[in-house]
Amino acid sequence: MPTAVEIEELLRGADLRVTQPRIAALTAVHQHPHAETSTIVEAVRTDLGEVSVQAVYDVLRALTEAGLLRRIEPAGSVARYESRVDDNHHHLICRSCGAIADVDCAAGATPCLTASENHGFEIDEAEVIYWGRCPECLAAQSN
Amino acid sequence: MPTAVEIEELLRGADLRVTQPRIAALTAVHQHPHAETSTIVEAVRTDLGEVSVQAVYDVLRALTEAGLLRRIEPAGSVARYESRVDDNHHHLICRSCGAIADVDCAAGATPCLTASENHGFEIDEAEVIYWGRCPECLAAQSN
DNA sequence: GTTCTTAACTTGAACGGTTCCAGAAAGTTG
DNA sequence: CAACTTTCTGGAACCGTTCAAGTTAAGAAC
Repeated sequence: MPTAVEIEELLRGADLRVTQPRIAALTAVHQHPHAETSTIVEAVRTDLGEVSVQAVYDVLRALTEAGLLRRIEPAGSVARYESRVDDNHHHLICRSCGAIADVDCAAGATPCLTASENHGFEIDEAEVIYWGRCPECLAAQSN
Repeated sequence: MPTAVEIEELLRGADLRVTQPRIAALTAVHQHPHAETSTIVEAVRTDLGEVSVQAVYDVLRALTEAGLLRRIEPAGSVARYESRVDDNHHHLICRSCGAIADVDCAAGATPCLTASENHGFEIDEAEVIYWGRCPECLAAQSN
């Protein structure tokens, strides 16, 4: 978990102005992996008081475009954000409760970019989502 | 491409009533792989005249739940439907124009279900999306 | 420090895909 | 053919997200 100073350095390093909403939003995502926008809005408001929803959307977009956050959008879910970027990990998602867990890429560090046939496409990312049931939902189901 | 009779057999085989909107919608998806809902609505209306949007949504949901269609929902896109089911193929999506191509699973017939660590999840599907640029967009870019 | 410029934030409204609801219509069973 | 469901229609609502115009504040230059 980065300190406040490190969060600021991340922002400056990405040529982004250091503002309270950005610090708060970036910190919130580090604290809540795979958080959806509304969760981040709440966290930011807990920190700073009133902040507009649009400001948070703007901040999240700016941070995502700068590469400080990664936006994921699993089918049937709203957008979620995570702070692990550029490490090529994948996700494990529970069909019942939507819980998300990280999994390192099975293929290693620079993985999965090899499709069996590429149809002339230039591939830059392979996104893998493992769908299933989380331990909690499995336990609840068997009761 | 299945004939009209085969489409009807598909419906009956799934214990679904055979209705005009269902036949038209299922045929439309076979003809337009990865079509979004609005495209299917247009195709159905071309066939049958006026059909409500909600009817098409209902039909698509029924067909999807029956396993006759598969719904895909790539990030940043609306829902799309395809008629290839249960053959475990994946998708290649163009970041600029949204074009989608099918790719067979690199790992074979029953593939990819092995995450490096499963966190106690019971995994039933691995969805892979290869992101990149299609040949057309690559060509347009280099001009 | 003050001023200036530009990016960021606020407020309010709109948008688009999707779903919900109640009632009418049509397919299926006996 | 009659009864019973399921499906389809029409209309409205919902929700996450985006757009637009104006105000505020961060960072750079003087």
